[in-house]
Amino acid sequence: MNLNRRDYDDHDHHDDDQTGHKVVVGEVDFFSDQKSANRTSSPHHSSYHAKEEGSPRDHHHHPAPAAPDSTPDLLHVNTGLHLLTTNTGSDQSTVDDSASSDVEDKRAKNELAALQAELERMNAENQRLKNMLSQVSHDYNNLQVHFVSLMQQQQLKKGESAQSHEVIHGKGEGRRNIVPRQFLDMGPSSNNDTDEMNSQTLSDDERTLDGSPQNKEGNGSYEHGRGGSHGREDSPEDAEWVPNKAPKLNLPKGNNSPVDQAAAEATMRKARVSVRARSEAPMISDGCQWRKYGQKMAKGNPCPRAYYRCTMAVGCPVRKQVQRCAEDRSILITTYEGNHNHPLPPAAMAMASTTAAAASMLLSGSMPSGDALMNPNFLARTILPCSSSMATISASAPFPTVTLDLTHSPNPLQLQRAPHVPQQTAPFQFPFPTPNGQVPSNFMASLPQIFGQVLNNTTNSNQSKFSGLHTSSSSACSQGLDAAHLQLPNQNAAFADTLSAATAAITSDPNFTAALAAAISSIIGGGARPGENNVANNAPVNSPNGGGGATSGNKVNSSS
DNA sequence: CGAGTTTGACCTGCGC
DNA sequence: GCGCAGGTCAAACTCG
Repeated sequence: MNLNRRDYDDHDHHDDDQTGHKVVVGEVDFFSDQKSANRTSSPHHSSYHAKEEGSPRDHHHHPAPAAPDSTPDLLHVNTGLHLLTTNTGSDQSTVDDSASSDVEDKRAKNELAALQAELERMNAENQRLKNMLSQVSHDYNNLQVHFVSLMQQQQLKKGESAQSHEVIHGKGEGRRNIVPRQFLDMGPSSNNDTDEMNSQTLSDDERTLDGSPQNKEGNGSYEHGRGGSHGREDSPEDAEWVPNKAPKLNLPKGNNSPVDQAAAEATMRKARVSVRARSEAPMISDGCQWRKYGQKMAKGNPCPRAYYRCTMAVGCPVRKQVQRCAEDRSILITTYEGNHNHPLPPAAMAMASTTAAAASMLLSGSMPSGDALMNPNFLARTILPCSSSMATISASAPFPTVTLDLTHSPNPLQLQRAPHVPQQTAPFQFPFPTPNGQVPSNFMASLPQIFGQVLNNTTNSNQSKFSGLHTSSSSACSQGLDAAHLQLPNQNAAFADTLSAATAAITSDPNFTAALAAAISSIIGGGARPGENNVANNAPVNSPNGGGGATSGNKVNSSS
């Protein structure tokens, strides 16, 4: 008997030790599985015991079958335990018939009961977290929609009264209104494109809401007139993607909203979300399908830059650039532009949402003046709320860019290697262990939430910052979701404050980080594990891998 | 054979 | 005006 117990304990310890970092992960998966799959899997059990020691035993005695039963609720759990004890008893009978076993049994029962209770509590807590997170994300999405509509209304109002004003602040006005919509819109395009796009008759609202125009790419007119900026502008697609023109913010016509808006739109289209992450893989999985359409050597970086466009729908304006960091080639820099004009799979939706949210942040950060975005000096460098090191906004670049730096050292739960922390320590880091050291497609999925939180909190700077996130078991989630507070645009100060608060909250509470990671992970769909998103990335980028050599540098090599 | 990639050429914007 | 750099195109090529 004693031997048995000892074995258990030892075993438990081993489990704990061995699983160490993965504990949380296991926990996450475990619960997510519970929710979605009715807890059909048991393997994750052991992980749950970073804190709980009961399960291991459970696990030990009832490998697979018992696990499912034990998780659902108290009753089930107890049942499992009973079974366990019963089994133990049977074991005893086979090993030892002494009466002392009764005492042992009782003790074991009590112990198990206690552990079970704890397990239940954890379950409940986890469930609450999950619910809260799902609610938050849901509310966030609603907010996005609401925000869009508000912006539209606002624009309509301003459009009427601010014409003259726009002569002076034209760029800003139009931009301000459009931007958000532009990026927040992620719904499927209606394909109404029609060349009216070109004409301002098509309001920005329509344009954005309808989705980006279906370009005639299908007809091979990617570029109606190659080279001609006209062609590009005219083409629907170009309405979404106006490459070289973006920097030109000075619209010739002070004339009107339409034009200004168009310009603004184009400008905002240029807003980018850049993700820096360590990855040996040629390209991170983001749930979308991409087709490589070009590669170039960029100055100052021996690694070629690959250009991809989204191929999930004809005419989708979304593009991305993939390049390895010159300083550290283990870092993959993926830059996204534009928003999808088609439905997206959950995984892809995550990235799209992130882009939208990030873009929104860009907008909000630039707000005091509509021209802020245009003025590199003004918005030279704004720190985002998420984390001083995780995300930054930079307008000094040709295009306003939000950079998410996921390359920081791992938190305690994370197994990534070599920290290499570019600038500072990261208070909030990618919390999930990555299978192959690859960048977590599921992290992509979590980004929207993160941004969402940031945005939400930004709108409620006066309230307990980050309380929504921090008070996991409270109903705090509802705070900050009031549509009435949707004045995203503004307060850099608020952003900064929120940043500090968030940082503090997260850094000061490792458990929270773990919990958040778990919750996010579960939300992500418990499944976004490797391969799930891969549907998307058929096209590995060979070159960006660092082999600067093998590739072409058009300009570089060509002497044309 | 079709889809995707490679890569030289081309276009545009910008700085000098 | 010229050269540079970023971005894109599309013919040629590769692969399943």
